[in-house]
Amino acid sequence: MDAFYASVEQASKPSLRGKAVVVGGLGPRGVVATASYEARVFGVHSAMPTAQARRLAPNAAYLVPRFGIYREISEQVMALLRELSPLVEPLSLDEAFVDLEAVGAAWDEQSARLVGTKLRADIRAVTGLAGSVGLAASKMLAKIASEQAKPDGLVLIEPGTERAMLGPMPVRTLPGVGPATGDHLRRAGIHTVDEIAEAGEDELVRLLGKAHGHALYAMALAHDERPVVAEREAKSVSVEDTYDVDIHDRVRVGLEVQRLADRCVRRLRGAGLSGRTIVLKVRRYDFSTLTRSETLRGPTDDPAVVREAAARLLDAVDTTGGVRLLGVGVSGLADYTQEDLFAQAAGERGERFEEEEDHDEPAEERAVVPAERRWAAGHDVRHVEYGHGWVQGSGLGRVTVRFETPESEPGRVRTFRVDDPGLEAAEPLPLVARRPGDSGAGGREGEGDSGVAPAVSGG
DNA sequence: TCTGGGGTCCTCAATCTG
DNA sequence: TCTGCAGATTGAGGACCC
Repeated sequence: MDAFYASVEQASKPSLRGKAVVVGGLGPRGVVATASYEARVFGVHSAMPTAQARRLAPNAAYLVPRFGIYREISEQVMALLRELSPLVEPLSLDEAFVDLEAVGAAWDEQSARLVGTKLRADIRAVTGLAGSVGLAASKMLAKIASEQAKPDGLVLIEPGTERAMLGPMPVRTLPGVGPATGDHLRRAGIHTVDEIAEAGEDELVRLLGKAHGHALYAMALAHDERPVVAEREAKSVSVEDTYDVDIHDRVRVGLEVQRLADRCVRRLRGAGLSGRTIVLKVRRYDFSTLTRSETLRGPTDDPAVVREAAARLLDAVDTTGGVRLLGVGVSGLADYTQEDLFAQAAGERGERFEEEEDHDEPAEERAVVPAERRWAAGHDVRHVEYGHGWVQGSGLGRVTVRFETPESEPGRVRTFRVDDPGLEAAEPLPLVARRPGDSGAGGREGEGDSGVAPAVSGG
């Protein structure tokens, strides 16, 4: 689903359909998560600093992500994919591989096209959104096909045509070739996939190292035997915050690290996991990033233990000059704890750790919430008199709301005081009205791309 | 103008273990 | 007991992806 978040927002908010929409962090250090196609015309794209996007597209709608509804819609789409085959490998909220061949869901070009076409129709019926489908004999090719299919299309790569198709493409087309590897290859005079194949495996290993060199050479020959793997287990859990302004105060840095450790453990416990290795991440004022880690004797999900390890790691880091980001992570995961016996003792130590929900907003910010955060742009609200709407903007003690729903005409805008008693936060509405008997909530997305691999056999 | 958040995998060097 | 070596583990950093 390319432009997934932006497409959900346009489907949710009739007044934004056909308009430039940018979803991402709206603070001074925010970046764009997704730009609608209308916004891309102005040169806005994901990973761009939001400040730069505002200069390029000052009249676009700037919204904060609503992960709850994205997740709901993602689950609806994944459920449709699982109806095709139990072998579904999600890559993110908006992308997944499906193995059609292993379960006989498709066996030739025609049957694969039929499956893909029906899937796109089903996605539209259930979510109201368009999805793109790439059909090919391997994951790499299905992924490339789905990129070509965007927006709102279906592309099938016929067996036997793969190398001819890949050959003239730029090296960056291949998954795993980012800016650094792309530069590396360019300096070696390698610009296209064909030139990777011509360079030979030994040369690529020399240039890029063993794993990357072998993998890239195989991909250039259109060889990709990686299976579709459903059920991947998480390897690490981490949380991090970038601060609007660098933190210089060492005491404050310490407190932030403790808070992040607590948040990380909350997530860890939420997933029923524990871990052995504690990682502290620090990005300094000059954007240089360092990590420090410590491996414990056994896995833990004890907040006090993680807090203490993170604090020890911080002791070894020079933060003079200020830090812009802090993060705490846990890896070496296990679904059990060796410290269960000590949990009670920890409780008796008077450990204060509430198993609260993992709020997006850090606890202390919820206490004194500025209007811009309490009424985040794009989030849902309900007014006693005017009904359901969404926050268009807030500040200076006022919040501006547009009253409309996915099913309505573009709505009217009204402004209230931020503490208006008639106004409250609301849950997102489904994009597609629920029919009697439906179980899931409705609605979601942009153009979904489902890499469907391998769809075609024999060739 | 600056450059998020949550992950994965790889590489390399140092250290530990048998 | 010392030495040499191989392999595993640990810690740090980098690249990449959505």
